[in-house]
Parts: sequence; C-alpha cells; structure tokens
Amino acid sequence: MSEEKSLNFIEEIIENDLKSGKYETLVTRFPPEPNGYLHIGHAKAICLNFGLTQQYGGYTNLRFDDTNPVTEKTEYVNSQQEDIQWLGFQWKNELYASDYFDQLHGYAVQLIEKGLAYVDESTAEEIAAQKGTPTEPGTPNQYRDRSIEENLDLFAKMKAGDFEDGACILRAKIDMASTNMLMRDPIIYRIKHAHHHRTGDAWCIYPMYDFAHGQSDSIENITHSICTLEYVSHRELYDWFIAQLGIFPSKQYEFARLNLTYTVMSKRKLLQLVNEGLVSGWDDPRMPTISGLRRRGYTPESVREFCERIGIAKRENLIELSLLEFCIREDLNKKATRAMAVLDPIKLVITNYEGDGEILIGENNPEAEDKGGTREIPFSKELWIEREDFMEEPAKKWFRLAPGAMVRLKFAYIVKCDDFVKDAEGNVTEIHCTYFPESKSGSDTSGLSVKGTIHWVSTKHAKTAQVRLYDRLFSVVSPDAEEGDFKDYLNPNSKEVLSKVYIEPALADATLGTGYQFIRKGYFCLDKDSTADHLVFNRVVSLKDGWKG
RNA sequence: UGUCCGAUAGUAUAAGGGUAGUACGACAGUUUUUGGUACUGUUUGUCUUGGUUCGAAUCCAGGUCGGACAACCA
Repeated sequence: MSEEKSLNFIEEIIENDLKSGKYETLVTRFPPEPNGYLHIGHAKAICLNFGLTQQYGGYTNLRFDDTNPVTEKTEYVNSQQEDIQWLGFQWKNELYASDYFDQLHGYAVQLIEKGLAYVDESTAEEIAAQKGTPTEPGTPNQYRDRSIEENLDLFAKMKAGDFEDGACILRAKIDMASTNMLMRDPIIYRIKHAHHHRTGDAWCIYPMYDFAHGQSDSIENITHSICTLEYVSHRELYDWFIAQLGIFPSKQYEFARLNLTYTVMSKRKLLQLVNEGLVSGWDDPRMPTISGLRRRGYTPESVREFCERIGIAKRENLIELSLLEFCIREDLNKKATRAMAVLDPIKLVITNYEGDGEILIGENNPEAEDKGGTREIPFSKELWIEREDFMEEPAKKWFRLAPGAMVRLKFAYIVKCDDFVKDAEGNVTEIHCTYFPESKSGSDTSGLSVKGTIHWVSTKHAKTAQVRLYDRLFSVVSPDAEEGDFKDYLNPNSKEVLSKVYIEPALADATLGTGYQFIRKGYFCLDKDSTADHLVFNRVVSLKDGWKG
C-alpha cells in the first residue's frame, strides 16, 4: 500500500500484522443475524470487511449469526445475500453459526470439565439481581460450586430436552465481582424448545452470542473480527473463551457504527415501521435499508462511494443525509439518461406555430463520454410546461417565463410570452407565446440570447405516468435522540404521489434498474409497481437547486 | 459513586513531536441550450487546565463533555 494514502486505524493494524508476519492471509467475515433486512449501516460494515480483503488479499466469509431460533428466518437469509451481492461483493464461504452447534456444544462440555462452567437453576430475575450493578459487584449463588460431574449430567439433560425453557441455563464461571458486567458469569447456553430455520428440532439448547461469535471466528480462522463499538466490552469475554479453549486467536476490533440524519437505523425500529404499516415494507423507498435504497434508485456504486467517504473511526458520528445525496447525484449525473417530464403541468400555446409532425433531436446525456446517443422528441403547437416556470409578476433575477419574457424550450425554439389566460378563481390556465423559427436548437441564427431554458412535453404526444416524490422519513435530525416515541417524529410529507405526470414518449420505454434524469427536476427510476400501461417513477433525489428565489 | 471507549470547521475525516489538510455543506463568481454539471474563490476548527519539549492536535496528569455496560437478544 502506498504511504501517501492515509489509512484508517483498522488498515494500520492489518498492515502491521501482515508486515510483521503475524498472519499470512487476511480473513474477515460479515456476520449478520438473519432477523431483518440489511441497512446502510450494514453496508458500511460490508464495504469495510469485503473492501479490506480486496485491498490486502485474503478473503471474506459470510456467516449468519443464527443462534436465536425465535427471531430468525430464511426470508432474511435470502434478502441479506441478495443485498450483499447487489452491493457488488462476493463471499468466499457461506457459513452459519448453526453449522457449529456440535462443536460449540463440545466447547461448553470442555469448559464444564475444566470447572469453568456450571448449570444454574435460578430464575432470570434472580440472576439479574445477583449480577449486581455497574458500580456494585455481583454475588455468587449456591449453584456456582456444583461438582463437575453434576454439571455434566445436568447439561446433558438440558440438551436431551429434560427441562422446560428457562428451567436452567449454563453459565461460564469467571468473576462475579468483575468491573465488566459481562464477565460476571455470563450465560452461555439457554433452553429454547424452538424450531430453528436450519437445524430444525435437532436442538433445544442454543448458545448465546458471546459463546458463539468468537468461537465461530476462531473456527473459520478469522484474523480480524471487525464489529461496532457496542461490542467493546464483549472483547474481554471473547478473548477469555478463546484462551480457555486454546483455539485459534481471532482478534476483535471495533469501529463506530453509522448514524444518518433524519432516519433511524436499528432493526427493531425499522421492523416497527414495517409491522405497523408506517412504510410499505422493508423496501419502501424511504427506508434506509439496502433494499429500500435500491428501490429508491440508488446505485451500488453510489452506496459504496458513500461508505468510502464517511470513513472508519472510533468516535460517534452522525452523517448528514446530504452526503448520501451527493453520492447518488454524482453517480447518476454520469449515467442517467436525460428526458423531459412535466410534473405540475400548465398549457403553453405557441400561437404562431403551424408546423405538424416536427421531430426534434435530443442528446441523451451531455455528461457521458459518448453523450449517451440521441432520441427523437415530437414537438407541436401545444405543450405542457411546468407551472412553476411561469410567474405573472416575475421576481428579481427571474430567468423563466413571465409576460413579455423569453425563454428557450429545451432542444427546440426560443419563445416569447405574449399573454396568459386565467380562470374564475384567478389561476393561470394557459400561456400564449410566439416562437422564433430561426432560433431552432442547433441551428440558431436568430441572434437572440436568453437566460432561461425550460423543459416541456408536447400535449398530443405526451404519455402519462405516476410519480412518487420522497422526502426524509423523519422531520427531526436525530429521531433516536428525541423524547418519547420515535414514531411521533415521522415526516408526514415524506411521500407525495403525483398521479398524472406528462412524460415524453421515449420515457415509455423506461426499464427497471436504470437511472433517468428528468431534466431540471431530478433523478428518477422506474418502480417495480409499474405495469406496461401504468408507469410509476420514484424520484431518487432532486437536482441541486441553485435558484434562491 | 465504578469500568471501558471517545473528543480536530456545520458534518465527517487526515496530520502518529515540526506550516492544521481534504471532502460534503454554506456563500460568491466564471462557463453553460438543465438556476444541473464543470471550474475558481471565500468561510469556519484542535473540549479545558496544567506539565514535558526549542517546538504539542499528537506525549503525560487532572478536569469537562459525549457514548457503552446490569436481555435466558445479537
């Protein structure tokens, strides 16, 4: 690696470990629990783990941390795999913590045999009480000094299904007075007579996270086990199990999780939004889930770029949504096919235009290297234009239409506003213009110059579509930090549906998964709800608006 | 009244004893048949108090502030 590029702290650790010969091959893992859909915070972890092995060689495993049968589903396994691949990464091995249930059980038996684990028949409440508090030590109970034989026997009975859920648990025997609460004889196995999505009914005891994660890392020879800050205090336990078991010493490193403004990131809260119907599903375009971003029209490249830009560090952070928006605009600016669509239409009549069947040529993307080719755009006497592009009494520095003002119609002619029509309520219903035939785009000999260019769609050629405009899901910067229920801070205007938007004919051929720029209006993509005769577009993000009207 | 983690412009992130830099944002301008893009410029920062040192964002000590830790969740 070059010395010029600054490294984050994890890259530094890895470079040192590789240089010193501590490890020959870098092995990382991405270890989601299959209990929900992946979100942009996971994307950060995915890009980190997979990115590291792309950078330094080695490989990354996908391991599902499926030790709690009651929360996990195959549906989630599938969606999580799809999301990782969509982001552009491929794991070396697809693994499951549940693959190691036999081995993990063996480790537990080993611990018992070493006098380092015991079966505790206390209730959950008793155990919590005996645990003490962060400032007061815990107290050992009478089960702590059971004989190895008795523990072995009891644990076998637990495994055999002789006990009801909650009747007893297996605990590691460490230190009830430790300043680290997690070291106060943590529970390592609990009884759950539950059906597991992969092991079915083979087990009725399941290992806890702390007893499964480090050992799973170790079994897979993970060299650098990267997780978020909330696991810092688990590291002592992680190391303790590995040391007592004498197995491959994987090492855990923690970085700060991603927080994004105007949204929530916890699976629990996202699940609530889904379950309570506050969003249309995990892939609602307003959701910070990877599937939501995908449906919204974000590209994998833009999400990866975002993850690259936010950096990796150990301090708490709250990233501005504007950075994510910058990343998708930057990507789509290069890729998106330009087209014209009028979201809030008003009719413009070119009173002196008598042509019929004129076809104009539009460049598809001035920002692409090959300009994206061209397309045909039908023109006619009557057009739809954007209501906001006309002002009866123009503001200062108004470049668009107003009585007496001239603008260019994109790809077409310069027109001058002569008149407008109002209805009984005083709303402008029609704008009358004259055009300058010699000002045709590409062959303008008129000598006229105008400051404004507006988009339009020919009324008789226009197709229609539904357009969904999205805004931030929450109206406060950090819903997590607010008092009370986070759902009280949902933005009531996060979704606006425009049922009849006029689009140029070329847009009728829009395909799923491609980005379009509706000129001057933003980036859009076809939604999966679309059918051949009912097109639905999502607005990915608006264009940056420099107009300070 | 504990232990652990952290603190650099508005937001992130560099600088590992030697000129505090970069990006996003904001603001201003140039270019422009998208008030977009591109380009240029401006703006604002080392939590605090001491110490070590010729020299401290960096090392040390105390303080302050923020976060994590008492699920048979992960």
